[in-house]
Amino acid sequence: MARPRQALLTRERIVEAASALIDAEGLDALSMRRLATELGVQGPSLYNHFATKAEIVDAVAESVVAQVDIEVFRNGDWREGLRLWAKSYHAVLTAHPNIVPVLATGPGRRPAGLAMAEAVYGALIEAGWSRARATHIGALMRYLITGSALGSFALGFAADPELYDERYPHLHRAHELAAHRDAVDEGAFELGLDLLITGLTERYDQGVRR
Amino acid sequence: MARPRQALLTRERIVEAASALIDAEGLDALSMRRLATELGVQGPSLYNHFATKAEIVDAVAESVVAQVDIEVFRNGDWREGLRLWAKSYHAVLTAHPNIVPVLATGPGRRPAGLAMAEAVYGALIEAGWSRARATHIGALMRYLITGSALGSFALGFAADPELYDERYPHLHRAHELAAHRDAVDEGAFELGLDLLITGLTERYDQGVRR
DNA sequence: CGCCTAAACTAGCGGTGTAAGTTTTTACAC
DNA sequence: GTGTAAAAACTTACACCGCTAGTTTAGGCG
Repeated sequence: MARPRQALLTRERIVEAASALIDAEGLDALSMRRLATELGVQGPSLYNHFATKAEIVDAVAESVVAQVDIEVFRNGDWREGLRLWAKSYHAVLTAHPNIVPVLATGPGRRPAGLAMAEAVYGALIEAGWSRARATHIGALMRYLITGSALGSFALGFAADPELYDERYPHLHRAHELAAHRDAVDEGAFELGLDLLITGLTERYDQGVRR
Repeated sequence: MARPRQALLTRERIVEAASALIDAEGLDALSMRRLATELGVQGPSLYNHFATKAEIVDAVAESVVAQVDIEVFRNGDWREGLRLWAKSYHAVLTAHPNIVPVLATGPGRRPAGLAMAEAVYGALIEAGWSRARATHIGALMRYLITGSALGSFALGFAADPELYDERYPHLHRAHELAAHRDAVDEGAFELGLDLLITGLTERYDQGVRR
């Protein structure tokens, strides 16, 4: 087949297929040939639309980050803005867990990441936080959000109870974690969000803004 | 060459070389052939000592996590224990940033990770925190530590100032981040640690331990 | 001494990202 | 209308990847 009358591929279609493949089978399942097959095409044809595989993965990451709601900073209350943004970000990441390792690196290299940083940083600056503190707070929130999305804590424990009994007395019920995985992860995230925002509010109200 | 008079490889030597290679050139640089070359040997020889590449990477991860100081919980004060443990963990991860993505997944599958979880969880339980809360706190600390180690926030911004000026007014000085990268990341981590432990202390002192 | 295992080797399979060159279609300038 | 250039598919191929299989030889043990 030479050039078809109607182009078989578009950047959009490629990103959609890649995103679906990553969601369904993980990052490792994404190969150029596999992705091309999924699109009814030969592997190297993808290079007519993207220069490298990394560019495709980047575009997927971009499309995911773009789903985070940054309009929440509009109403002016920085604490409510932070909380709602964090929840939106968290929700997006838990909806697409397999792409999180990519998002965790280089937040300021993609447009959507820049727009997000701009929104968060801007809201904090306008609230009166110092430039340095605003940067810290933005980074800190990101640590919590990506950290929680990245490695589910509870998931990391084996389901075999025999393993724990002897050497790790306090963990003898740790195997139950797997069952309550979501609850544990959500609980920890909520706790962290509460502690951070409450703590920041206290400092803020006391006039300590740098 | 057949079997040599003195074995050329040991599991220990392999792990050391792999660790050094990962530290120096990143996870992607670690291939079986490359690692073997580094050890003066042909690629497949490594399979006499490890069944898969994943086992080697796991062993490297284990050796890194084992460096975290968990004796800090000995003195009995849970807050001081948490703080010192977090700092030790953080220091270890920043010393070996390239292995962090591996550590972030499956904390409870390797012995050193289990021992660490046991120490943290045990200290919190003995302090009087409920089982659920102890789990949350442990997970939360891990989010902060691995989140901060994983994606350096500041690193993610391009060094080219031209890029920001127009569309992201608040970020027009963001390119300076690269220069203060370490300071920003350290500041954010310290802030997070302070806020979390202060917040937990308040709840604890008020008797809210679940 | 003879046997078994350990620890190196070589050869090779199927898969990866990607470069190069080919073919045909479409769009556009003259 | 025709010639030309770009676009979008193709095939082929390269170097590398993790890993398997089979071979060779040294060391330790009965």
